[in-house]
Amino acid sequence: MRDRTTDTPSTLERLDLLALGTRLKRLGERLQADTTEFLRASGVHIAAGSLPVMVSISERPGATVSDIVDDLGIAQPGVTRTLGTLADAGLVAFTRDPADARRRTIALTDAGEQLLTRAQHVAWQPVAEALRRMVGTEDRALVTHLAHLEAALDERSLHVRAVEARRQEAPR
Amino acid sequence: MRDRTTDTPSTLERLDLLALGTRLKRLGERLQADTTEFLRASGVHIAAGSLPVMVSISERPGATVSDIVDDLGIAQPGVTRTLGTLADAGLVAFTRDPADARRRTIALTDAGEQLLTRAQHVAWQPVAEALRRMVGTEDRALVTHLAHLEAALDERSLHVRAVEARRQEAPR
DNA sequence: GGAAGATAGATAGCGCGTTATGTTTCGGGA
DNA sequence: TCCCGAAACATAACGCGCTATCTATCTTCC
Repeated sequence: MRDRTTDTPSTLERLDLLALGTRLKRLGERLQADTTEFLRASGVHIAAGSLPVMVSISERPGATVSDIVDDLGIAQPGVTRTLGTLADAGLVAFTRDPADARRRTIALTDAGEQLLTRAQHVAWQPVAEALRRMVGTEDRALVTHLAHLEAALDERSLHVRAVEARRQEAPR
Repeated sequence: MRDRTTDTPSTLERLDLLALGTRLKRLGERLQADTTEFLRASGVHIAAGSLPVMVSISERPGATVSDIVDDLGIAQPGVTRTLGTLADAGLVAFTRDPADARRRTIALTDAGEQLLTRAQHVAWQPVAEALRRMVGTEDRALVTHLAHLEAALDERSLHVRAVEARRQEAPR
C-alpha cells in the first residue's frame, strides 16, 4: 500500500522512541483491521477486537462484566460497549443475577457459540501462522519484549519514570 | 495500577499472537497517555500524538497536508483533524497556495514554535531516557522488530498472508 | 434499621487511528 | 477550448482504547 522503501528517514523514524506510542497504536490497528478483513472474507462477520471478549465469555460460564474486565485487563466501559454490540448482534445474552441485582451474568447465545467455533476453525490457524512467520522467526522475542514492557508499566508508569529520569539527569 | 502478577494466564496471554493487535494498541495508548500527562505536568499543554505533526511541520517550511501525510504515513483525515485542533489552539496557521488553490501550506505560529521548543527542552530527554531504560536494555531489538513488522505489512498485508498460510496448510 | 460507603455497571465524551466518499481545482488530450 | 480524470483536501462515520462521573444496589456499622 504505502511504499516507504525509498524514503529518506521519516519523522517517525527520527523521533525514534518518542514516537513509539503512535507506532504501536498504528501497528495494532493494522493487525486488527487486517484480521477483521480476513474474517469477513472467510464469512465470519465479527470485528477482530470482539473475539477476545467472546473467548473470555465462552471460558467463563456465568461471568459478569467485571470478570471479563479483570481477565482482559481492558477498561470497563470498553467491555460494556463491546458486549452491547455483541448483544445487538445476537451473539451474547445477559441475565440479571437474582442474588445481586447490580450484576449481569453473560453467556454466548447459540449463534455466538457457532460464530466463535467457525472463527476458530476458519481463521485462528492461518492468522496465527501468518503472524508467526512475520514475527516468530526471532524466537518469540517480540512478544517477550511486549510482556516486559507491559509489566514494567504496570509497576511504574512512564510518567513516573520520566520524572525520575529528569531528576537524575539534572539534579540542580 | 493493575496487578496481574499473581494471575493465572489471562485470555489475552493465551490467545498469544491472535491478540497481538489489541495488545499493541493498548500499549501504544498507555505510552501516549503517559507522555501527555508528563507534558502537562511539565507545563506543556499538547497531546503527545500531535507532536510528530508539529515536528514534521517545523522541519518542512511550506509543507502541504499531503507532505505531512507522506512523511508520517498517517491517513490523511487524521492529519487534517490534528491540524485543525492545532490551528484552533493557535499553534499552526494555513495559507492558501496562490499557485494551486487546492493546496494549503502550513507553518508553525510563533506560539507553536515556542511550545515545540519547550516540549523538546522539558520533555524529550527524560521521556526518551525512561523508555530507553525499559526497552533499550536489549539493544534496540524492540524497535528493530517493529520496523521489520511494519515493512513486512507494507509489502503484503496480514490478510493476504493469512490467505497464503491457509492455502498451504489445507491444499485440498 | 437506617445512613454511609463500597461496588457493579452504564453513560458521556475524548484521542487518534481508520475507510469511504464528497468538493473543488488543476492539467492534459480530443 | 472544453471536458474529464486525477489530485488535494474536507467531511462523515466507525473502531476501540481511555478517563470521569452517574445511578442503582448492596454491605457494613452504629
